[in-house]
Amino acid sequence: MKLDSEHLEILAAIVEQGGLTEGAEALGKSQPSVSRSMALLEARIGLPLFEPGRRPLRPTELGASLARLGSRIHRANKEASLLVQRYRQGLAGRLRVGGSPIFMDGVVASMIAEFQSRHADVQIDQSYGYLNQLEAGLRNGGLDVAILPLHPGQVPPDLEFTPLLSGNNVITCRAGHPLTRTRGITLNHIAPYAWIAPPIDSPLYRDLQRALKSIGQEDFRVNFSGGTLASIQSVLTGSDALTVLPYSVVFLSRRTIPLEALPLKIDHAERQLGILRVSDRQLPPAVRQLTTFLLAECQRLQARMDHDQQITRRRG
Amino acid sequence: MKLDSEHLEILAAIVEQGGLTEGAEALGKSQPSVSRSMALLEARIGLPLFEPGRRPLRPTELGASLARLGSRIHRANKEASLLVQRYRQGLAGRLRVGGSPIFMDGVVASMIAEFQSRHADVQIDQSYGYLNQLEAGLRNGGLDVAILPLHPGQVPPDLEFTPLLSGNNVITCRAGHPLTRTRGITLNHIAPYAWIAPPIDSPLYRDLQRALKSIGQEDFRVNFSGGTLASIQSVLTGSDALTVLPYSVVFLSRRTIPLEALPLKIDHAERQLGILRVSDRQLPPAVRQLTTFLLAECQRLQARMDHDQQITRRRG
DNA sequence: GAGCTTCATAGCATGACGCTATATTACGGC
DNA sequence: GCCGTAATATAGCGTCATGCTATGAAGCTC
Repeated sequence: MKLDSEHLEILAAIVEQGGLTEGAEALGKSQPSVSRSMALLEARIGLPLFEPGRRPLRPTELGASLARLGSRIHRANKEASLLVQRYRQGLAGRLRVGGSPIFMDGVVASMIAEFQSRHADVQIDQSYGYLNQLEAGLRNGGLDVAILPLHPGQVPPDLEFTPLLSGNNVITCRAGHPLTRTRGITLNHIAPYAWIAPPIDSPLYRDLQRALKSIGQEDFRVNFSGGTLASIQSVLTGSDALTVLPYSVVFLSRRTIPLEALPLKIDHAERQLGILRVSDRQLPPAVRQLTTFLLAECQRLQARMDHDQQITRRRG
Repeated sequence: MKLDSEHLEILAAIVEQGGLTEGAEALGKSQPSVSRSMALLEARIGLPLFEPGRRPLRPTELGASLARLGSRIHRANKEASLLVQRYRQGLAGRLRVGGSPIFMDGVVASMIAEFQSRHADVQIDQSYGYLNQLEAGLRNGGLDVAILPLHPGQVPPDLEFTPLLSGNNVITCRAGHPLTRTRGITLNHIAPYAWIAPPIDSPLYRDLQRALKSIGQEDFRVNFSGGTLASIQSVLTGSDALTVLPYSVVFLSRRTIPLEALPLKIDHAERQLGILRVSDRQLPPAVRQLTTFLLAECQRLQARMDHDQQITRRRG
């Protein structure tokens, strides 16, 4: 025979409060209501839960034992309510973010760190991938959101894209690179240097091709490729090699790594770094929290980058 | 906002069974019923518990977390049902038995030991007292049952008395006592010996007085008094002192302690050892179990005593 | 895409639970 | 031992959750 958990919780309240009336009050119910609940419970188990003829109602041995279990149930139930509440506020839950490697490493990861310091109970599973993989992940539920640079026209109809940052690329080299002291850089100045390339299947690699083609350099020498941002940064700072990176990545990397963006205009796809998600699916609150947070952070970052570029332009 | 524990348990069942239909089956409910319960729960918390558009229903992160809590609730609830069941069968609970010291020590304790070996989860609180105390204990709920020798006419109207054993007393001495070799014992034979007396306020003390008076010995010498059965037994076996004890106590003591009952008829109150309890109060099942058990044990004991006395009589 | 499985919805009956008002019963003080 | 007070139980009524069967809708599998 199954007992009603609610009844056990009520019993626990009565025993803990030392009386039916107080118990009812603690539960926010009327006294007759809990009285009847206890009568029902007693009738079902067929045994007395309270000593008969005692006015501040006192539990029997069985009543006390059941009250302990009721208390356990109450705690679990309360924990459930709390979990829902925290989940609703985006303070709890698991969150699966996928994104293109360079952006994730160079821009998003530090923001996620900041986010997590505020939302300690949100567990974040980060993964890497390009458009196709990320789309698949979003559709099959393996990802909550994807973060990647995308052309507005590229967005599939069942997905929704929220831009975060402009996605313009720049030619990057180490600080103190000979080219940083060169005024009016041309193709001729660049030609001698070797290139660091991202993985061949990455959009960034195609960006690199396109950028170099746009400045007339069809054919280029690659002496390092395939690494993640950390490797690219290391090779970049340890050599005179050049590469193409999103400006935002360079901008943020400069806080800790001596990099420079060359003031050479290159063609770049009209892409924007942004958040891609399934449009009709209701996102977990933690995800909404994160997207809101990233949006705000990126707006600040964009403002700082714009400000910085104005100064650079004025100086340059 | 409070969640329905029942809903959480249902959720747990669904998640554990890997589907709504299986969950419903495991719970012994119809599929539509649990479906609606989950719809209600989802509506209340305002967040999805299951991945949308998945046919073997799969929980979301939140759903899975709540299911874990539901499982905890389920375990506690099941434990409660089990407790009730065992309690109802008299296999669990606490049981407070009070009784007159000599009987409790000499007869009841060993039976209780036997009872407890069969009902391991029954906790027994034993206490000692005479009629007045025991009555009070029964009435104020401090005792479940009392075990004592009582005259049928002495039973108060609100209490109920179930006889267990005849309460006749005998004069007792150590085995090998000079009197045991004496035929046709008279007052003169007994006169020289000192007496061991129970506590002065005990009915047994009055029995002793009465018994001795009935054989003409108004005035007797007490050289030990106030001890419990264990002490009385020790003094008895270590000296030639005499005492008056219920025959049942002597009978059972003989299994381990060398005592003899003198074949001297003495007057004794028409009392019977029995169980006293409040007549209108429903007793915990464990108590009923114990009383039934004691009844059976005492019947067997009575039969053995009767048998033994026939033999003794034939021999004597 | 056919067929099967799985889940959701509809409709109805029953029972539990909420409340207020009121009766009953134990406790404490004199 | 009685009385006032406090604590609990009962009565009566409306609402909502839950049980069921029958049936519709949507995924999954091959």
